[in-house]
Amino acid sequence: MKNETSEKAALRILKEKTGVKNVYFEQLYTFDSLSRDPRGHVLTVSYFALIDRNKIQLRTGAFHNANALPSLAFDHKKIIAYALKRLGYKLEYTNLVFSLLPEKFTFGQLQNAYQIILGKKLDKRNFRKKFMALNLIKSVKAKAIDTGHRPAQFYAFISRKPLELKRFF
Amino acid sequence: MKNETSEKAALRILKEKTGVKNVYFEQLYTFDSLSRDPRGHVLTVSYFALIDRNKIQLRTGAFHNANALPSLAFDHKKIIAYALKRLGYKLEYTNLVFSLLPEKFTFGQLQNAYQIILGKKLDKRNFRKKFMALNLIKSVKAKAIDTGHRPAQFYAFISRKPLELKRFF
DNA sequence: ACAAAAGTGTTACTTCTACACCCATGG
DNA sequence: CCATGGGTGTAGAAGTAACACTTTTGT
Repeated sequence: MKNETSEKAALRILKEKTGVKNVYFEQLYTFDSLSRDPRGHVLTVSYFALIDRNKIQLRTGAFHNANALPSLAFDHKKIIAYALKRLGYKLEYTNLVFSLLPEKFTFGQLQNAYQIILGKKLDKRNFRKKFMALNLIKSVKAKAIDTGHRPAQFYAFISRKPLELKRFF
Repeated sequence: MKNETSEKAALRILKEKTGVKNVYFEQLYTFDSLSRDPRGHVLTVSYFALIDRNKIQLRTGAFHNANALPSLAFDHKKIIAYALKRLGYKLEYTNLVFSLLPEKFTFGQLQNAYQIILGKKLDKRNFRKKFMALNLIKSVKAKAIDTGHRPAQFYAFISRKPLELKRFF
């Protein structure tokens, strides 16, 4: 690995473990302490990726709910807590939710993504109004596969490129 | 330097070059590319500090206006542009301006700090109202040293600890 | 007397919040 | 017919933005 940048290494490992590539990906924080690893002075450059869960084919490891993590090595818990906080901020001034959703999705799914990451319930009507005003999505036709209730309209992002917005939530 | 973390190194260098310590200080970004330095694979962990300019005693180097930088080695310009952007965001949801001001300061100085970093003029009356509503500062007595106009009231931050606020500007 | 920054309120406009009912479907 | 999430509007509150004149000082 002598000739591999930390970013390339992270992308390679992500691909190896999940089969995923071409996703939104961002450097998170560099952890650097003399004591955090018994092997001595280890420098950890951490990254996070945003992925629609359904695109992930786990080859190794397992899913964990970030709010109920098992005990982890070193200071990995701190790393994840920091990532979540940053992600919460990001969703408030970017269009990055698109990374977490399939091509075609319902307003329910969209609102749900926000609610999970922000950790709070949002008002259905207000959410729809506010999000619609951003002009990021268009309605599309798709087969309703839900069950037991009125089928939802589907939407898709007009552009799936990361974008910074004025203000969000 | 084998036994010094990047953070400690940054603080040490800051102290060596400016005589300053105990200031707000934050990791910025880790630059890691195989080509950015002719010496090979160099990993640069960058930090930024917020300092009242008057507290700085330059022992080496010089001040530069971030908007008119001389040509710099490697990708240092990118590093600084990124720092400024992050700083702009930060000032909008923290009380970190206090780092850039002396103990006692006027509303003019306060507003000026915001205007420089946000890169735009703000309305005097609206700024005062909004900032006052945050209850971060109290008025204090101090000798007016200005000249040629009505002397300003002085203020001081009630607490000089970093603090995250709901929303700012 | 003049120049220069300090200080101060009101109004129109925009945005945010809270809130309740009917709809379409599957079981 | 029941349960479930989908879909829709309005009104009051809060916040934002725009704006002009008087004050106090030094020269």
